[in-house]
Amino acid sequence: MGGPRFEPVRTVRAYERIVEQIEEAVETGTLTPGHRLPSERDLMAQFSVSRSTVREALRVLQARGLVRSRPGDPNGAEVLPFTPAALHKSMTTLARVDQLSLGELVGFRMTLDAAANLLAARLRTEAQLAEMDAAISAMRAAAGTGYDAFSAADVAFHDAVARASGNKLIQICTDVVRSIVLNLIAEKIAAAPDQDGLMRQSIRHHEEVLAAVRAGDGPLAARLSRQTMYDYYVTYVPAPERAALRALLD
Amino acid sequence: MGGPRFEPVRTVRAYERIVEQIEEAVETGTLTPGHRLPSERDLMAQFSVSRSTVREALRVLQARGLVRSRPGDPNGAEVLPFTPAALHKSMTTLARVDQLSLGELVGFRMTLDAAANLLAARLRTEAQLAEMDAAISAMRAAAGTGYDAFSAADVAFHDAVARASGNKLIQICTDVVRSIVLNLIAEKIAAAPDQDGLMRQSIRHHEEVLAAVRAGDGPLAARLSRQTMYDYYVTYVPAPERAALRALLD
DNA sequence: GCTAGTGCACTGGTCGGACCAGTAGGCTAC
DNA sequence: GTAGCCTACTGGTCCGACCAGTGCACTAGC
Repeated sequence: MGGPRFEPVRTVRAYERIVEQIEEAVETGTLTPGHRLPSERDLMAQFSVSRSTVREALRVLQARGLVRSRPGDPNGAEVLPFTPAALHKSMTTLARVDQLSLGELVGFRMTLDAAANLLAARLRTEAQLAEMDAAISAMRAAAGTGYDAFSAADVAFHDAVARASGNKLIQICTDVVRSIVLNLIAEKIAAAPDQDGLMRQSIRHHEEVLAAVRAGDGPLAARLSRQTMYDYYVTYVPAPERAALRALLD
Repeated sequence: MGGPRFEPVRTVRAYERIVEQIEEAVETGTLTPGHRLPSERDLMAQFSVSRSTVREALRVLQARGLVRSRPGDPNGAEVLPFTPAALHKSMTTLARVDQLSLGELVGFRMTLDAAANLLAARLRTEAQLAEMDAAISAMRAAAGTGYDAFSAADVAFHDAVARASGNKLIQICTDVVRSIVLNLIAEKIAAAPDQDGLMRQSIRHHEEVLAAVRAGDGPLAARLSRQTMYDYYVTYVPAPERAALRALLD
């Protein structure tokens, strides 16, 4: 034994090195949203690689939602503000490939939405309460005109609560999962009987949740929000999965 | 008015069309993990595009974690089983560029971990209880030998609980966020005074949680798990953020 | 006979050059 | 002064080439 200890080497593709460097610059703030990257032809000079390699790196960065390029733009690729688009994409893939069930998705939302309400009840500002109020008013106004407007107002309410929770991670994850759930069952909801009744019930539930948030009663708000979501989605969840959702209710 | 209603057109890059087609095949199960894609030169013939275009598409698919290619492989790119790697990547990016605070991350974990315990208390099998038991034993055995082994056993416990919850989304998200949190504060934990005491306390807490899960008392298990995580991380969380974490405890 | 070694045919990674459609901004002609 | 064109770029796509790595069939040696 003895002798120098060698470490296994990992061959690193050229485009990966480029991705790493630009990613690093974005994450450390050297490159901020709005900044433009040099043109591909400049980048190939700076990195001493061919344009193909530069482009593969840009494709990866684009897939991760960090930059965007537009043909003909005299400036180079644009550094984007972070959006959960990439998160959304990978979670959607997860849902499809890994066969996430509606029950799992709804259970996840119930959990995070309840936490958001719990936190919002303590941290909400008056302005945020006004936003929630406005969202419920919009729900009321939209109840007659159709499901789309109603759903949009509903989303606005939950988003206001999530923002008031002060936890961006909760906000983004609820947003992502909500859109996946809505995509999954949009047509089922549209075909549901007694839509008016469902909407009226949903509005009443939201009012109760808001009252609890306004009163600062976090645990109550959390419990009510879980119940609201359960009632709203349970009919679309296969029976065997409902037990797990009910377990979340207490 | 009148006349045909035209829709705005979106120019779609060639490589995006390829990505869509292959992605579709993977998500619908036409291509399952282990399957090999045709070689790049075959793909350029099938899609009637150049190899550069094929390669850009493959780069995107690879960035999304759907395929992997290896130089020299006589078969083409390999379709991968879904891993949360892409999810992990985008969430890490989110944490860095959006400046997610440790408090937000810990709060998120407390919420999901508690939900996992709540569900696991009802749904756990004997085998899963045995796994949790083994993990705690490993924690006990590792308590003297160092932080790394202890942390690994701790992770194993939480993962066993998450799996027992029957909610893959919770499982994956807790896993991703946990690794981000551990990366953030690994050095701080290693430098903490009285590590032995912290480990012993942590083991005791985990035993209590497991007892509640075994007894089927979900709410108790949830409450204890929240408290355990709070106690374990609170010293690393800046004081202003602690109030939000405490709000999650009740 | 079987095994160990050697080519070969293929792979993906990279390069360089080329063309096209699009864009922005300066320039020209009115 | 303004409307329109022109030009110099951009990114998207294509082509052809070379290289280093891989797996497999084939061959030389036991």
